[in-house]
Amino acid sequence: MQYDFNNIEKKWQEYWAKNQTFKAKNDSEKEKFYVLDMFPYPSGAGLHVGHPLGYIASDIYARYKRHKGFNVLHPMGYDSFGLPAEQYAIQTGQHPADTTRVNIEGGVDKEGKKIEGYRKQLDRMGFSFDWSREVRTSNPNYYKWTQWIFIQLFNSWYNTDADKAEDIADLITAFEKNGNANIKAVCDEDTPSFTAEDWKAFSEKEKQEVLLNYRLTYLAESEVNWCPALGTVLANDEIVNGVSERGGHPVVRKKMTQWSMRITAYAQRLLDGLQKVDWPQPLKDSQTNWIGRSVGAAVDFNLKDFEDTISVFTTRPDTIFGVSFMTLAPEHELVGKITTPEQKEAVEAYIEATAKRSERERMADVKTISGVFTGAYAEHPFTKEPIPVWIGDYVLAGYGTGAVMAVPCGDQRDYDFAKHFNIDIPNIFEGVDISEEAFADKENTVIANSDFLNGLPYKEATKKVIAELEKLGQGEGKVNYRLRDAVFSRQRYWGEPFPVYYDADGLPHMIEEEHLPITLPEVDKYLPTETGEPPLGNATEWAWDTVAKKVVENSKIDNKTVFALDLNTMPGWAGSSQYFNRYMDPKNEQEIFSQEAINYWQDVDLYIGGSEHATGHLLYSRFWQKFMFDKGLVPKDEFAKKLINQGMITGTSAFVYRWSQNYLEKVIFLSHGFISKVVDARGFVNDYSKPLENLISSLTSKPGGRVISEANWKNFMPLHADVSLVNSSDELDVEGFKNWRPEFKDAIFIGDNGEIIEGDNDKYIVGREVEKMSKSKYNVVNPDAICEEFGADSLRLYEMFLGPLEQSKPWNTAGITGVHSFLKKLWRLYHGGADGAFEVSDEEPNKDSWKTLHKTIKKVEEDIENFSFNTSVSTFMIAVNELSSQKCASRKILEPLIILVSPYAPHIAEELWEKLGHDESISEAPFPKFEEKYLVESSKEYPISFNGKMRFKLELPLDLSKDEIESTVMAHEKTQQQLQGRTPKKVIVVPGKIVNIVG
RNA sequence: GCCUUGGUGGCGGAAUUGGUAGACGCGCUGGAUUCAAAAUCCAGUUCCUUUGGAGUGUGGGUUCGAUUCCCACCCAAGGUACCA
Repeated sequence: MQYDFNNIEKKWQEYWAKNQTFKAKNDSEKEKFYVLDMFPYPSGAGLHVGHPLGYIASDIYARYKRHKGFNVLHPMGYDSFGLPAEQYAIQTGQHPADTTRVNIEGGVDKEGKKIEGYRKQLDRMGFSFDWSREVRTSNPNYYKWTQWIFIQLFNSWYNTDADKAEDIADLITAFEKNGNANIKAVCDEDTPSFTAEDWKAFSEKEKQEVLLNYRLTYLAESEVNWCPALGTVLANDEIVNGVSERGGHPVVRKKMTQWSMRITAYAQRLLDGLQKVDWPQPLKDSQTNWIGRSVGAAVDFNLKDFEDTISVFTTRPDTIFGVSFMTLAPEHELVGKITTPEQKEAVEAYIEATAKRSERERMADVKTISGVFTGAYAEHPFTKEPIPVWIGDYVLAGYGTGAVMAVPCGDQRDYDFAKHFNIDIPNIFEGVDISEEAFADKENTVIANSDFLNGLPYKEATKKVIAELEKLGQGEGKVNYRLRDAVFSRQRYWGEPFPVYYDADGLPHMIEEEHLPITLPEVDKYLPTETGEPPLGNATEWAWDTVAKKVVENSKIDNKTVFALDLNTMPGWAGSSQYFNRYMDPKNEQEIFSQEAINYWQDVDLYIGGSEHATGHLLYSRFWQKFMFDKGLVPKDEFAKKLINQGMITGTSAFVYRWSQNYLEKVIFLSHGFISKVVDARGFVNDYSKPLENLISSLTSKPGGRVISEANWKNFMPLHADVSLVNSSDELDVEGFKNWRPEFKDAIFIGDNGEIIEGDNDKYIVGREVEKMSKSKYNVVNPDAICEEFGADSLRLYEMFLGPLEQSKPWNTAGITGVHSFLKKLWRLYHGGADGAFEVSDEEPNKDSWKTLHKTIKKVEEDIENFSFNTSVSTFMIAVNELSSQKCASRKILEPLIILVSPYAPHIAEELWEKLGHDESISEAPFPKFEEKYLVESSKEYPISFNGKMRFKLELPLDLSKDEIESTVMAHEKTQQQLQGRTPKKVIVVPGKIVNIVG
């Protein structure tokens, strides 16, 4: 009987769906295990083979855990709000909700394009997802809870004394009693101080404004990159050289009132929490760097002739007597004010030049030193000496205060700046030469020339100077974080609407929880309005009636009982910041999730996803989780115990090379190999129309006289060829290519030896290059096609077999035949009967078969625990090869073997399991138990090395002593042959391992 | 610049604690089977000047022994904030 994978896979996928095999219960005698994938954004392009890599790995792990007796939660859903759907809506006028549904469920879009749909594609790969728990972030019954969390954040403040988020009502009570003098909270810098009496005297508007300084989500003016032409705000990396990446429109910095999330309140806890999660170190490093904690002091420098002060943050307050200038970021707010008339022109020119440079550019360029003196002077807090104030683009406005106290003797950048501009470099270090470079070694610092700090090391000097600064009222010790509050408003249509309306004073009010969700209004176009308002400004029914408690027409707005709703929507990361908890109880309409559900599942045990989410999704999710923990909603303040980053699968593009300097009427493609020969031979190309044969010969030989150029790769333009037209030997299907690109219908193809390709006998070999998998590079490989041709089990095995999960690796469809023929061999192992009929015996297996089985159990179990899935596929191949040659057909071997294979290739496993006589799914069959006794050996084939190089092998009993081994080896003829009469200096014997003879 | 990851045959990769470098698979070569092809099976396949020798990005070091540990460097990919 043949291995009929198409029918087998269909049969079991239907079986799993019908029997709800993978539906997880929220209570069980078994221990729980939660395996989570980062859910996909359902794009119209569908899945390619790179997408399921992580899903296959997590599925193997989830299935393995079921075999190990766990109650496994393995859900899947869609992160279905997002920009591509909105762009598509703008272009085609289709509602993003419709296109999104088609992308998930399949169907035909307005253009008549058939879309398979993510769900079908995923189902085809045999994943053990519990689809009854599916969530879609763009469904109102899901985003109801995203809005709900937003309201909870609005109604909370961060109490630094308690080090947790608390109810805003408690803060109001405290204000009524004592004002805000004794409140320790994370709040805006410019929060005024007031007494209880002040508070009581405030108007409602004033009170609300004060409270916004404390709320965990708050309205603030933030600067954004505004692109008037696109009517939208752009991210830093959407801007290239000061203009938008799309369309090249000018971008201006604009202040906008937007919602912000006070993530900075959690900076320290986000940092500390990294200690207790098992996440990849590079990912932890990037979060640590993103949070950017540094300890030092805030120092205020008074300005000469101005009331203002320049605030700086420094990690080296101990070096304050070494300050010889200050540098402000060119964007610093004081620059315009303090620049003297003489310097004005130079400063303005410099600012203009800086504005054209991106932050990345300013950061990466350490060689160019630039800056301009403002003409102004600050005053040293202790010596009262004047300090010149410069501007320089090595200081970034976005970090700290945007100003630096420059200590050239202790900081290399300040040193280089001072040298370049001939600024004084006072030495304040004892016994250190600073004539060549700055001295930045904190540990070996002894301060000198510094008044009251003389003779002190770094730590004591820092302590002392902070105390002195505090006395002067010009500074204090401070911990600074790079982390900024996160802007939470987007001027887009396809996102969660805010449950917020604005009163006549422009103050925000939350809609009561019981009226959620506030669903997205219909609009007739998805672009910003003509007045520059976000797309929701196009809605005619987008006002909140506080009496009727519903969304009503805009015309009813009276600012008494009917108010305007927020026109912004939430960002992409809103919906993904708590979905892992919602999966635990996804249909609950009363609560975000029940306490029973969250207390049972607790947290994610294994999370698999891409490293590109290191500082976005994964940081915001941790923030929301900590907030929910403070509110007593979740039992764990970190949502995922272990995290694995899967690498990218890159595509192997295929190229044909068009000769750009031929003057024949026909297009000529030369093979990669032939061009190499021509270039290596330094062949010449001439420009005369000749019969084709002459033309080819002129490529390789120098034609007398009329030479125009030496052959060069630049003469041959590479064009992508669709990878589906190339076989496993890199041979192009020439006819297929001509049909695919009709403009090349008459093209001539020249093979590796300069032959013109005609018919099937000659081969055009394409060039290969590894690139990101993308439609435009024609290197996308569709998993459906692979499933069709080789089956889902082959696809699953092959994706794992490609290499280590975490590394990026190129896809090459040709190699899949290896794992496919492995599955066929596996099938034959169970079908040794006449005409390939199913047949297993009840005979006792021989010793070798037991050994093969148990070493396989051991290795596969270790591999899965270490997420080394590629090596277990090899192990299966070795096992099947060995069992085949042992002619093993014993049930005692073949039954446990198929359980081992089952997490990787579940369809074939179910089929064989059924044939073995089981009427229940294999999915919960207990994982075979490894027994050491089958691997015990009595002898070992020792490698015999000479000076560390293995020269021959010798089979010896394992119970020989060291001396016995040595004498046996030394007496061996091959040893004498190697030594050629020499006497060895030394013989190293490691019993059970190796023998090494030195000399 | 800085941080992170990586560099092993023609290709993907293996070598889990310092102990046989190249497992397993692809590709390639030869053979069997076949009218032929597909499929399947068997043998070979790191390189070289082959009774031997060299070899895991480069150059050093530690060691009886290094892909593995240490130092310096080169290259590639990803990230990034001159962090004061």
